Amino acid sequence: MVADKKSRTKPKGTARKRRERPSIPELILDGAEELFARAGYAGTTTRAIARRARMNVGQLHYYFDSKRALFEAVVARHGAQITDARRRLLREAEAKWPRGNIPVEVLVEALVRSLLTEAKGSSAQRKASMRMHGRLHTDPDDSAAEARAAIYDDTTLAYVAAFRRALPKLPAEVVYWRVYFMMGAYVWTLLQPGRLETISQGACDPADMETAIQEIVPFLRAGLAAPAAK
Amino acid sequence: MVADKKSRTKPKGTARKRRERPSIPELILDGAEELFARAGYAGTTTRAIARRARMNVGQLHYYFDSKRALFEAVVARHGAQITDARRRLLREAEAKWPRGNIPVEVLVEALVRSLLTEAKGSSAQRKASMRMHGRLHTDPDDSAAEARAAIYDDTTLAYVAAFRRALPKLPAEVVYWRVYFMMGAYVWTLLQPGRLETISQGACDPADMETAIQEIVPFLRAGLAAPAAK
DNA sequence: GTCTATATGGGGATAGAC
DNA sequence: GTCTATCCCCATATAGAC
Repeated sequence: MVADKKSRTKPKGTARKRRERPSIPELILDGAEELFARAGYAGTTTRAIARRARMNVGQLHYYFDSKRALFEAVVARHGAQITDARRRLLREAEAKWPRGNIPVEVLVEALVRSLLTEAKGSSAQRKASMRMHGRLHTDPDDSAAEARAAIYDDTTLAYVAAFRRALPKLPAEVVYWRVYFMMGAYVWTLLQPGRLETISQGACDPADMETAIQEIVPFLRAGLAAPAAK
Repeated sequence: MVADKKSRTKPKGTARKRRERPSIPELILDGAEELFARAGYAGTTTRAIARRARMNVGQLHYYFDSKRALFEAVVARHGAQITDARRRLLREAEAKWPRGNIPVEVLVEALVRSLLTEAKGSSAQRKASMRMHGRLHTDPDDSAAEARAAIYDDTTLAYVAAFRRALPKLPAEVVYWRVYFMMGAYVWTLLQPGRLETISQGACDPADMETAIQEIVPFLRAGLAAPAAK
């Protein structure tokens, strides 16, 4: 995030108004997001970010104090949207099924759609944001692990509790394992689009997120609701 | 792999005999494997590898020409074991169910067990090897993508064909998507053990690979065999 | 074969001119 | 606010003493 001392001269922060030309910090965040999405934290250099945003390294450190701070700003910018959507969808589902047993597929779709659906606007930037958040889930760097936990852990635990209520016949441990496997499946969808092309010999389009959601929801629903192993 | 010109003075290559003290190239590979597993290709330095193996950087470049060559050697060392096991298990299954429709759970278990079961010996090194191969599947570096494709793509396609035969009622595209999701789920198991502890608040042990396999096979079987979406 | 010293380049970060 | 030059460190890789 832009340092506080600077927000006096730039009170709007990084919020981008419709049709307005993106501010400089936003341009930096845009470029950084694409590069972090592609190469992860360790594989991305501040110089490359500056080049892509057509800035110089001085500006990067003027608007964001350090590479790490820039990374955190990139993650935070759209991370809140994702968890906000997840919390809202969970609240709505709880209102609609007040007994607590929300259908499993409703929970799955809420989780998946809130993460994958940003591509809808189909602007390249929104795709980069999605891939960045996918990358965040497996990036081995400590910066990534900390940013991820800060943003996602609360909401994740709320969904775990909801899945336990939705699957009352399964032992808690089984639900935990399955929720865990589920995360891997949908994160993977953002990380390795090329693998689907390899598997299908080009017959399936990994960029088609609406189909991805349509396919993954019944897959995960069936896996989550399967009878427990003997 | 050790360069050819050197194999004259060291004809055994890197093969380690039972009870024999590991050779120097093996010690380097061991250390490199652990560090690549933890931090990925870009996040690992040759200096750190040398330090961990109690070598100096000169030795690293003597036995392996470059960081990239060392990485490829690390990947190749146990990668062949995994794909060999997969090919063998597939051949055995095809012999046992000659009509071609192998039960889905047999295919799933073959894929998963060949990747996850290396922990069985429970030596720390075998665990590192597993995590390395998990990391290989999502590492954004080109070195990793190329090494991965070279080792895994053939076998993966053979399993895709087997899954298509095992699920004759499903459209091919649906099978492709589901095989793709499956890969994400089992690779994730190697990459993010900590997430299971978060989800289960410590109730499940991600290091317990036998339980992981027992849980993931019915989960994936049910997902793969679910009726196609309308 | 081993190890130190070093070459060469690139990294993040900053000082200071404009 | 912008941009360049530069600091200082660490990266990979190699030369050459032992």
